[in-house]
Amino acid sequence: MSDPTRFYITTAIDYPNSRPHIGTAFEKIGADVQARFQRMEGRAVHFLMGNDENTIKVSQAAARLGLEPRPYVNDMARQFQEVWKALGVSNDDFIQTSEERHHVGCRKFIQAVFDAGDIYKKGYKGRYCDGCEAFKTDKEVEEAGGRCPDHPNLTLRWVEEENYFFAQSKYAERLLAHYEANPDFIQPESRRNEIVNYVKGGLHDVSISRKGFTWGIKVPFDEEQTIYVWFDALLNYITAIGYGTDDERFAQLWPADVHVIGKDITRFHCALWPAMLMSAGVALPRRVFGHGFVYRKNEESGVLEKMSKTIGNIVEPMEIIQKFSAEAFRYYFMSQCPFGGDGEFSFERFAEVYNAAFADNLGNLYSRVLTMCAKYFEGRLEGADAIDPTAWRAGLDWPALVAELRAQVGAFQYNLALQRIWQDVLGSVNGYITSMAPFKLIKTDPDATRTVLINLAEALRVVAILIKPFLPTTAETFYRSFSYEKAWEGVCYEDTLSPARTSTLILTAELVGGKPVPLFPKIGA
RNA sequence: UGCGCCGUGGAGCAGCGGCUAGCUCGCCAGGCUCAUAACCUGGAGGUCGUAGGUUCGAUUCCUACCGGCGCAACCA
Repeated sequence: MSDPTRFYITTAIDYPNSRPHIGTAFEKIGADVQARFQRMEGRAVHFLMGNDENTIKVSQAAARLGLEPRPYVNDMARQFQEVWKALGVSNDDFIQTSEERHHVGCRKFIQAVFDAGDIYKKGYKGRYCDGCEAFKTDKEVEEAGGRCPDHPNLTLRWVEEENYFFAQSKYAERLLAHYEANPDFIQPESRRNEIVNYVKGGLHDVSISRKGFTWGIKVPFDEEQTIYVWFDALLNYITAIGYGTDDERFAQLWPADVHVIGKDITRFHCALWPAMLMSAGVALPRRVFGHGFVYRKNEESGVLEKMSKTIGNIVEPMEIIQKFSAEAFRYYFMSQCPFGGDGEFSFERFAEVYNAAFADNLGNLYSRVLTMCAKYFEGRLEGADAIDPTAWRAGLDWPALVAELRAQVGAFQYNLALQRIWQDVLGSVNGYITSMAPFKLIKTDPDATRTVLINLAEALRVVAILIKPFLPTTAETFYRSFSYEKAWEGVCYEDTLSPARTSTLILTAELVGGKPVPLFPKIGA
């Protein structure tokens, strides 16, 4: 049993045959918010990401560039990580499935399943598509006019070979029992129903090896075969943390608290993966969260489209980061797309959201508070510990609100949490400024004005903490603008329940001409 | 075909048995001037896809239908 204060979170590993797009990034950011939040809640988080490299497509992509697979995948891994870093993703590890630790763990695992009697050899013949890396049924081929429906430009090969199969079918009953006993295993709820029905319909055994490939992991009990994609890919979650190479570390971190994955691959994670683990006698992950997809809104027709190379509507994260900012990218997707459901993207909508929530609201609030502190009190708020700076949130049931936010963030309901922070918290602060009118009050009552500004500084501190998992950079900028005593690294949601007590609060932000430089300049005219 | 999801003011979403159906953008009218022409208040705009049913009462539960979408073993 792993330590309850630990939190192990993973994302799907990506095929490095093309660069990541905003949909891939959506998943990583969603996982990152959870990782950051769990760290704030005091857990020792281990956050894993990686690339899925043991596939024929990768060696083909490398060959097109005249490269050997190894330098190709290493370069792609570097590029992927560059993007993740630019987005502020705080993963602790990045596994490439071509790494030694993965190969060793994989071979150990497949051997364990073999020893459990769940792997057998079976002859297979059929038409094989190199694009799909899969056999096609006669029906599929017939309907597509003798070609692969997904790759009509490739010629199907007639393949007759013996492959190894995993006896997934044996585990249907146990899987159903597991879903029953662990209602939270598959999230969100709608995906759960899908999987339960699927497994109830009966499971097939799956082919887990291929003959004649050199790039990939060799089957330990038959060196002529290599392990085939899924059986290999899923194992990254355990090989990365020491399965087969570091038993002590593995025992500490496993089972994973949550696998964050796309809705298209929930089946592999909710049926095949647990069946594999049951066979090998390894504990099951606690939760699988299948997030939705991001669709691209066609700016001319208004129609939502799946992003694809053929349509040519792919948006790369770097494009948005360079044009706007990584923080805006994170905010847009986390606030506009329910993580469990689907979302949409268009540049038009992006600019709209950015201007309203970032420039006009969050950024402007920061500017007006700092400017008044500098202008009226030269950045020194004395006697800050003598008052109770909670007037700014007088209308809110604060403990209840914080409790709700914690629950929402923990449940991946990011859009709801952000909506609430903007509506209730930022709304209250702006309303407080209007009703107290410190810019008028300063003319008659400096002491009362100071109290208002101490309240506002406290409000900014609270906002900084609440947005920390979502907008780490902005949050830190907010927090470091005043001399709050507690170290930024250690702040948590609970710290918003009671005001920070500092005798003299000092404005530490850099000002230009008495004002902060706008954090988020408005987009457009 | 099977399974699943969705259909709420012009756009994007929340609400999921019961106070005058909320929020963001846009629009209109005021207020304010500390602030990134930002902020605050008020207003116009909805038979909550259609037709039945359950109920004292349904946007919220059930059934059918219409429309959109997704998954169905390897497209994040």
